[in-house]
Amino acid sequence: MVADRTAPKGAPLTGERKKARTLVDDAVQTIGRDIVWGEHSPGETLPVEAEIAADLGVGRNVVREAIKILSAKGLVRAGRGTGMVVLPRGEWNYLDPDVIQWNLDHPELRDELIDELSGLRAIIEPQVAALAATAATTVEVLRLFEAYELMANAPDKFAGIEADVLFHRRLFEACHNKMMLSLMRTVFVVLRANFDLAIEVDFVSSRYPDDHKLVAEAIHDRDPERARAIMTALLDKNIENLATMRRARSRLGQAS
Amino acid sequence: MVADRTAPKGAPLTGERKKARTLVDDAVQTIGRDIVWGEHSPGETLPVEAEIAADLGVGRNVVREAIKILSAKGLVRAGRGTGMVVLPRGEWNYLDPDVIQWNLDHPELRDELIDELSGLRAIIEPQVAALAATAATTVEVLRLFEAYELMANAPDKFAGIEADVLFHRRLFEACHNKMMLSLMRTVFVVLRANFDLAIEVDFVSSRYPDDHKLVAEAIHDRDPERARAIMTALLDKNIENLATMRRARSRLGQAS
DNA sequence: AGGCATTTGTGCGTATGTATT
DNA sequence: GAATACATACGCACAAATGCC
Repeated sequence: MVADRTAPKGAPLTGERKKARTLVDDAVQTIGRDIVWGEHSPGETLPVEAEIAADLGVGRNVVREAIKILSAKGLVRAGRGTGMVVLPRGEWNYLDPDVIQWNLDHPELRDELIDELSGLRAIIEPQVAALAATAATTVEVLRLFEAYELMANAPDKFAGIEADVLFHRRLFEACHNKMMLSLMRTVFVVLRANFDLAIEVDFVSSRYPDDHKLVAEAIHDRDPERARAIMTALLDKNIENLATMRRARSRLGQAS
Repeated sequence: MVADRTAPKGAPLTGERKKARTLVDDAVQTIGRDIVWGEHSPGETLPVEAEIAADLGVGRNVVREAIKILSAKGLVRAGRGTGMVVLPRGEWNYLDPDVIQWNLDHPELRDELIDELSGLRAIIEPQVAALAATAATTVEVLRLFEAYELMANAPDKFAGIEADVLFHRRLFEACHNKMMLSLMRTVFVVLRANFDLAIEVDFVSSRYPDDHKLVAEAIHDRDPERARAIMTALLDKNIENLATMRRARSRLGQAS
């Protein structure tokens, strides 16, 4: 079984997902989530196209195109006569925002993935800050301060979060490296997940405008080592707060 | 036009590409390469499905499934009625091995991408080495030395390159981080591209078994800072040799 | 080894949403 | 604003390849 896909086209879809743009997108989400959640283990073969199509109430072509997308994400490999086999987790593209999101959506996979993504941030972002200190243009430095001002003067927590994300986005952009931009999109998935958790437990001081200002100043002063050190400290605080927020969530009795 | 795809179904395809497993895979390569190479600029809409299908001598379904894969790589977005538009380069997934390979295959895009990927390595791998110094198991450390031995005692340059790649692979695996494993696959594309260039210009000392040994020893001693420093030095040498190899290639009169 | 059932690969017709006249 | 042209979205039928008996 491929999960209980109900929700025909006219249904309200109350809260489950905002809008399923096409049947293929919806099938990608359903099948992909089932795989990531372990409904189909690596090495197993998925049900045949026709069966999945019948389960989802769509045509076989929708399933095929969804599988093609999932194969691009490294989750499955299809072969004529051999069926569609789930690849081992090591082959999955864990940098793909969808794959990450499907992990975050699972209550048991979520925390481990956030830890690993926090580890990724700890590896990447200090170097990003250091690189920005040498590569950023004057305009980009100003834009960093601008984002900081937005963060410091945010009227509410949501605006503060947006400004926070904006700050980090501009930091990555200052690297002038295409691969860093792609990595940024991956990092932002967990960044927003952290914010969601912060909002859930009402943890207001999960942002550090002062540290952000210090990072911007270090970059303005063209001091890579200082930028790296401050960013490292900022991420360390982030990890600490993550533990605090998790304890708060536990006390709330983890709801859905 | 989408390039001169001939090769009907029965044709031998002698050498053009090693194996075109399916028509969809072939279409992905053709269309993807055309987009990356600038045959279709960002913002433009691709020819309609039927036209591409006719150009490639395939059915529309093949084109559709290829487009789905390319959309998963962030190159295009398809919309009913709006056509298939090429997304701006900033949206492309530059961590995808195919996207990287298409860049490497273009003589003018190649060098810039190698530079950026070398920059990515410079950001990632020193931290990977440092992380491995704290996270690697005893067995993994032994495996690192084993890879070094293979590299030092390689009977020919090809075996040495394989051992070199193996060393870095085991380094990444010692991080115990799924995202790092995905990043590794990206990094390896350019690693092998560097080796191809080294072979092309017969640059034999492009590997540094001694430095690799020092990295392994630092990890064995659980000394993250030393591991990071040596890896940084190793990558610096790599970048220097890259410049040397490019000059050698220029002297050879850059052939195809 | 050969035939057969099964499964994905491929081609084309129809439905539906989008933009333009 | 409604009709219309057009492009993708979707579904069905056939072909080819793999594995099993």
